[in-house]
Amino acid sequence: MDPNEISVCEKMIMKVIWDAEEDLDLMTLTARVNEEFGKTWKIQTVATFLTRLQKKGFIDIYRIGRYSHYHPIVEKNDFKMSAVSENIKFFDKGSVSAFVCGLFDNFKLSEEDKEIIRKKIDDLD
Amino acid sequence: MDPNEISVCEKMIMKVIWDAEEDLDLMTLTARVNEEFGKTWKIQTVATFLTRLQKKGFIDIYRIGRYSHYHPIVEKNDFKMSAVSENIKFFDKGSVSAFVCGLFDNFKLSEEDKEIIRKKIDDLD
DNA sequence: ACGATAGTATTGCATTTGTAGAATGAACGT
DNA sequence: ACGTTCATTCTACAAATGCAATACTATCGT
Repeated sequence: MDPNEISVCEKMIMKVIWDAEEDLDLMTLTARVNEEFGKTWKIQTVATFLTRLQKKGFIDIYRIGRYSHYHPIVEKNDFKMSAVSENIKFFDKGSVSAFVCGLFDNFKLSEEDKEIIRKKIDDLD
Repeated sequence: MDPNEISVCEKMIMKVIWDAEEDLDLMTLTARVNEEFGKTWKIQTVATFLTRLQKKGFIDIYRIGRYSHYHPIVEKNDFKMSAVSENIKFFDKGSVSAFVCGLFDNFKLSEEDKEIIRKKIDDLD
């Protein structure tokens, strides 16, 4: 599953679908996307993206009564890991530690963050 | 500088430009892109991408004798950080530690990697 | 059962992207 | 100085993307 198969707009739709507690209907979904990404998309615009996402195999569309619902097929974490792993390859020749250290040079970590990460490393395996 | 302004192909070109020791000419650049990304692009194809990258402000094109050379304006690290920071927002609500811990759950770290990262955290500030 | 209504899917269109042939322009040999 | 050659830019075109009006379909009230 190649993260490049999905377009910028489609990705925003996916985010809302992934982060929802349950499968949403079109109206709710449109409202949330517009809210979260500061868009003013019409319902039909979002419907177009949803149809395309279905064609690309990212979501399933099913109907309950008069409403359609949109269910993710691709898992958020799988998608994330494909995307990040591509970034690590692209920016740091595939070295996770180089990538992570690079982050630390650019994003200020709080003491709390540091502790969380230290602990995480110790607890691995 | 929005990492979404650049297309997939254009990004490959940028990688080769960024990773080169010096500004390359078109032929060399084409060869390296095709090599690194397993493409079979014609020289004119790459030239199109370069023109677009120039229009978008990612590179500068200058001439020495009969050859054009392509120089990055956007820095690799700036671009990387914009991209990664977008990912962190998108996938982990902006929490660097959550993002990093997520990586550790999915990519196996060698003992060496762990040590490098531990040291890095201790040396911050 | 039937028309009105509400919600979804289809079609349409401008722009961007992916790809390269044709046209242009500059340097080398003579 | 001049034509030839070779690198670059321009033009072209199909496919994908961003956006929405229109068409379609299913439910609700009567």
